[in-house]
Amino acid sequence: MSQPRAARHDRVTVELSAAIVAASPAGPSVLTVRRRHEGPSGLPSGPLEAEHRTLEAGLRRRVEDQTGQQLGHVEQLYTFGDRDRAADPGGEAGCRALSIGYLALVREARPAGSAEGEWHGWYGHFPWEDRREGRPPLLDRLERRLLDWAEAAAGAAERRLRRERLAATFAVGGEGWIEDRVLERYELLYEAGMVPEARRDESDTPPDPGAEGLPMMADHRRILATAIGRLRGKIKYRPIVFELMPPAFTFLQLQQTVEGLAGIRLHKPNFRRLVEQQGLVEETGAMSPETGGRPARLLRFRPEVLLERPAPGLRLPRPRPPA
Amino acid sequence: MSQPRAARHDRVTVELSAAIVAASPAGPSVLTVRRRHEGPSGLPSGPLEAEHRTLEAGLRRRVEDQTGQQLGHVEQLYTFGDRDRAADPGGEAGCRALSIGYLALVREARPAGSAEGEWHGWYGHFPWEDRREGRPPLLDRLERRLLDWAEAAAGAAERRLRRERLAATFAVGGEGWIEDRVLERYELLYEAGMVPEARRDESDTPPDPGAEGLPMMADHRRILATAIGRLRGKIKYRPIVFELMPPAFTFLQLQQTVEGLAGIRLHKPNFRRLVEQQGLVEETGAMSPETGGRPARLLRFRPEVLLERPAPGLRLPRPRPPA
DNA sequence: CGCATAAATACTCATTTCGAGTATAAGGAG
DNA sequence: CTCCTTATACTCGAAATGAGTATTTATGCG
Repeated sequence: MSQPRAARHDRVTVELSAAIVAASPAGPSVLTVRRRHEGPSGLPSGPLEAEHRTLEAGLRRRVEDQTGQQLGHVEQLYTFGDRDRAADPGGEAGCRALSIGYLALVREARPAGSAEGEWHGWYGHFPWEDRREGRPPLLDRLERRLLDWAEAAAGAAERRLRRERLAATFAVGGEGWIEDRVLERYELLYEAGMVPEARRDESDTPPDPGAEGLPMMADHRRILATAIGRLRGKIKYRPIVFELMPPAFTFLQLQQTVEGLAGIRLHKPNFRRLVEQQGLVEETGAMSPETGGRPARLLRFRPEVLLERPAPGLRLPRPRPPA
Repeated sequence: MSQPRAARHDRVTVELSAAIVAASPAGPSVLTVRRRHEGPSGLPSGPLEAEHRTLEAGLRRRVEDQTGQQLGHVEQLYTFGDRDRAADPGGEAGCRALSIGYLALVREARPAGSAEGEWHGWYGHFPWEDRREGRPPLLDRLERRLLDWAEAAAGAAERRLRRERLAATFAVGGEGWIEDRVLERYELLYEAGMVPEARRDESDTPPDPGAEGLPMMADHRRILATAIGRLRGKIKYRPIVFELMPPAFTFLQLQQTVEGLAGIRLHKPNFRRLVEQQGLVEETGAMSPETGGRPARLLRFRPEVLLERPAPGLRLPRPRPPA
C-alpha cells in the first residue's frame, strides 16, 4: 500500500469540535454556540491550524480563547469523515471534510464567556436518554416509529437485522436499557430519518417534533452523542466524574451528578458503600452548608486510588433481573 | 470560533493505517509490510482517497485489495496529529500529517497475500507486554532505566509525576499490572527515549536493544499499541474474541487465545465457568479432532448473548491480593 | 491388555460483592 | 416539642468469584 503519492494531496479540510461538558446535581450541560441567526446551534469548533504542536493543544487553546472556558480533562472521541454527512455542508464538492470530535470536562459552567455561547442541558438534545424519572413517555412514540421503520426494510434479512439493532439499543421487546449506547441509538434514529439532521429537505415536517430533541448544526449532535456515550462508559472504570465536581462535595451531590450523567437513578446506601469502599473519596473535615436536613460531611477526591485500584470507577448498580 | 475560513485550507495529508490482527492459541499476530529495504517494517497503510463514502469503507477496500485479506471487524482507534511525530517524515514542512489508526480483526492469518506482507507475533514489538510465562526478565532492565529517567526530571514536581506514571503503568513499586495500558506504557518508553522511534538520530546505539522490541516505521508502533490496548480492554465487555476464532473451537483454544491477547495466564476451571454461565458459547455437537488427551467438545459463538446481556465479555479473573 | 500420561470436564468451598431493605442520627421549621 | 428532611449506619440473602481438587476419557507404549 504505498503507491500513488499524488492522490495524497486531495483537498481535505479538518474541523475540530468539542463537546464541553459541565455538570451539577441538577444535570449535565453542554456549551453550545449559535452561528447563523435562526439556524440550529452547534458545538464550539474551528479549523485545524498549523501552528499547534498537537491536536489537543490546538483545540484547547482555541476553545479557551474563544469561550473563556478553562478546559480540564480533554480527550479525543472520534474522527468522522462520511462524505455525505460533511461537517460543513457549504464546503466545496470533491473536498473531503474530516471532523474530529473531542470531549472536554469543566468544573464550573461559566455563564458563557464573551462569545455567543450558552449552556444547555444535554437532555434537551437527547430527551430519550434521560431515565431519571423512569422511562420517558416519548419513548413509546419513538419505538412505534422505529418498529415501523424496521418492518419497512427491504428484505427479510435486513428486517431481522433492524429488529436486532432495536433490541440491542432501545431495548425494544427485551430487557435492559444500556445507558452507554447513546451513539448507537442516535445513529439508528438518523438512519430511520427520525432526526432533522437526517432529512436533507428542511421543509419536511417532523411527525413528532417533541420526541426528536433539539437538533444541532452539521454532525455536532453526533459528536455529542459520542461524548455522552464515552462519558457514561468511562465513569465505570475511571474516576472521571471528579473532573466535574467542585473541590469539595457531599455524597448526595456526587450521586446526583452521576445520576445525571448516566440518566438513571441509583440506590443511595449502595452508592455510598461503593464510593466508600473503593476509596474514591476522603473527608475534608468540614461539613456542608446544609441544604435541608442533617448537615453532610464534605468530601474530596482521593487521587491515591489511581495507584491502588486497577480500574477505579463507579460500577453503576444494575437491578437484578427477577429470577 | 467561526473566523478565518482561509486558514482552513492549510495543507493536510491524511494517512489511514490498520493494525490487522489474527490470533491462534499460540498467540496473536499482526500483519506488517516492509517498504524500503532495510528500514523497519510498518502497518498496511495508505492515503485517504476521495472516492469512498466513509473512512472505514475506504480503509477496508484498500487493505483488502492490497493484502488479499478479508477484514472482519474494523474499528477506528485514534487520530494522531502531533507535528513532531509525523507519520511521514518525508512530508513537506508546514504540512500537517494526520494519521488515523484502525484496528481490524481477521479469522485466519492468510500466509501473507500477494504483497510483501508478513505476519508477526505482536509481542516481538512489545516484549514487555507478554506475561504469560510470568513477568518477563527484561522488565527489570527497563524498570531500572525508567527509574533513572524519572529521577533525572527537572523539578521535584515533575519527578513526582514521573514516578506516579511509572507506578500506574509499569506497576513500579506497587501492585497491579493493568494489561490494557499498553499505549501508556509505550508512550512512557517513548518519552524516556527508550524506543528507537524516539531517537531522531539513528546512529544512537540503544543501551539494551533486546528490551526495546522491534520498532516500526513512523508512528505505526504507536498505533499498534493503541490497538492492543483497545482489544485487551474490549474483550472484557464485548464478545470480540470470537471475531478471531474459527467457526468452531474448544474451550482450551478459546482460553489460550484470550491469554495470548491479554498477555496473562488464566485459571482454567474458572474461565470455563465464566464462559459457560455468561452464555457466550453453545455446543456444536461435534468433538474436536483431539490434540492429546480426552477429546473436547467443539463450541461456537452464541450471538443471542448480545441481546441478553448488557456487556457480554470475558472479565478476566484478577488474582485477589493477599489479605 | 494394563498402565502412565494428557486433556477435558465436574465439583467443592470460602469469601467477597452486590442488590435491596430497614433503622437511627442530626439538623431546621413551625 | 414535633415533624420533616437529609445523612449515616446496619442487616440479610443471593450471586459472583478466586482457588483448589476430583473424575472422566482419550492416546500411546510396554
